[in-house]
Amino acid sequence: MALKNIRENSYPDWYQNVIAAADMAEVSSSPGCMVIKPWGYGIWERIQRLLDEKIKDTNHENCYFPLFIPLSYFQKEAEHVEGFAKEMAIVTHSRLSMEDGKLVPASPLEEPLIVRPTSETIIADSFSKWVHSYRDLPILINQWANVVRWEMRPRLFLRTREFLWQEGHTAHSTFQEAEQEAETMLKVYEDLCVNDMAMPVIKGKKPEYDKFPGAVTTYCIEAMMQDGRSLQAGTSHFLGQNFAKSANITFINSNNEQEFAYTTSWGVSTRLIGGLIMTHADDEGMCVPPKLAPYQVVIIPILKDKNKTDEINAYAEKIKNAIKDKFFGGEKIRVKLDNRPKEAVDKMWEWTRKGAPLIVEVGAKDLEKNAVMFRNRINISGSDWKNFEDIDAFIASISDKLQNIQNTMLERAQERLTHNVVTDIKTAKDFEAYFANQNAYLDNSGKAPKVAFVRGKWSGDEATLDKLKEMRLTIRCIPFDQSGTEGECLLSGKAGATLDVIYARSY
RNA sequence: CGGGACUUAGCUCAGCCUGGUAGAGCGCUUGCUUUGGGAGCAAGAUGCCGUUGGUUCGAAUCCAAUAGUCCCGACCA
Repeated sequence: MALKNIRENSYPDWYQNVIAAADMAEVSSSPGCMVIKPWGYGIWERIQRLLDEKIKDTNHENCYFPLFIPLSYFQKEAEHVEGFAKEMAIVTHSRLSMEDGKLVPASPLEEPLIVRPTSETIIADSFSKWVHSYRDLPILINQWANVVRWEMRPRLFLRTREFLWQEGHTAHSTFQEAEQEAETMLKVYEDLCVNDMAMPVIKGKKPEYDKFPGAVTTYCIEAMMQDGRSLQAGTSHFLGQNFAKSANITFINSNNEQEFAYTTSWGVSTRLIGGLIMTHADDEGMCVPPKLAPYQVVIIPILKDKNKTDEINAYAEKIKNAIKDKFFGGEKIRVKLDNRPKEAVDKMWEWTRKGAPLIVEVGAKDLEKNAVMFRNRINISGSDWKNFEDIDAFIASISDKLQNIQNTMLERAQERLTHNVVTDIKTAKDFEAYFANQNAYLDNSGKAPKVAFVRGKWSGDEATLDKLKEMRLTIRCIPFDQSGTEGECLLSGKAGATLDVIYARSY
């Protein structure tokens, strides 16, 4: 039996259903915010750990800056103010007082404080104090934090008023080095998405009109969701000297000249979990790639025969301990023995909905034969859901099994991406006809009716943006691998367009 | 922030039109029978009917305001 809401009926309902069924998060009573529950937060902790390692491997260090940013800091960078002005939470008072039995804000602040929507301005302020000489550069830092953007249409994980993320901020002595940094971090994100999340992405840069407010170049990775829409999974900005100028980050270069530093910033957020769901989940619930699963193996004792309860529990415990000392991806395998006093079959489906990669059932029969029965989450809908194996062989191969699941999940997602990037649309007319269809969920073969990505020509003329809006489309990115050919602009129909871009509906 | 739908038990919802103090299924608890693909029977517990204010002898029901959720837009690293 599948979830109540399946993909082909209503993709948005299915998405919410997966989150509830997997017990990952829920809408909070605090408007627009979410409560991230243990299974969802566990996945975030895995993302944090794996990404943190990569961030440190590329010589960055973690630190922490204040949640509150003085209003005036935002005013320093004109584009930045404009970009964020409409979605700020502002602290204006410092206490409450009781008036007529009601609590009301009292003691207005001299200067309002912004709850950070992003920290460029306050970090730039610190950088200006830290940097004096070219010998102080580069500064390579990162922080794991929460940020607030006053979103009007929240969706769990994809867009909430408060979300968790990491934001890297760096300052460099040269244009080239900073630009290189922004590109390097985009590759780090790609590595995380592809190798850990099993979520392939398209790398590119945002068109001018869609850059981060205050950036010179915004790089991004875009992932294809199962309904053919695109999700921006991460961004990396080359900020040039814009923030350095507004915050006065200057240094004396090796020629004894004063110069503004070049800065970057880059981030990924809990939105990645939304991407993970829409990449891997199916009509039975969530599927978590082994690298990210809080528990990679869940053992469920089948206590059918009351006389053998102790024996079976001991056997399950033994298996757990044997697995616990095995390694996958350079880490100890995370195994959970689920001995809650519940029906085994209920536990089995609960872990199926949560998407634990391997579910192992051990009962009297297994005890007798010194074997296990295990299920592979991603093959649940097939006929071969039930696998028996000798216990020693199972334990010996468990790391390979997890690796196979990880690989298969990536292959499936990669296949979907490959099948659904349309590259043969050459005219504005065909383009319009293609997107006249509604979005539907894409089955893995790419055979279901769908509207996904079109990779085609764009003139770069911003006059075409009205057309884009009218078609409810977005230009996701200008991919790095440009063909260099010339063709008809798919929006304006005019010849001579040279840019290859990804057109898609987006989240 | 605009348009629409919705808000009643832990969950999904009925009841509202036509006002008379609360219902179902699932879940939960207990017992028995079951148990390796979402169990069966029996008994039981669970409600300020989103909030506030009207109308009324009486409001889940009618009216108004307000808040929240979801969808579609606008906006959105």
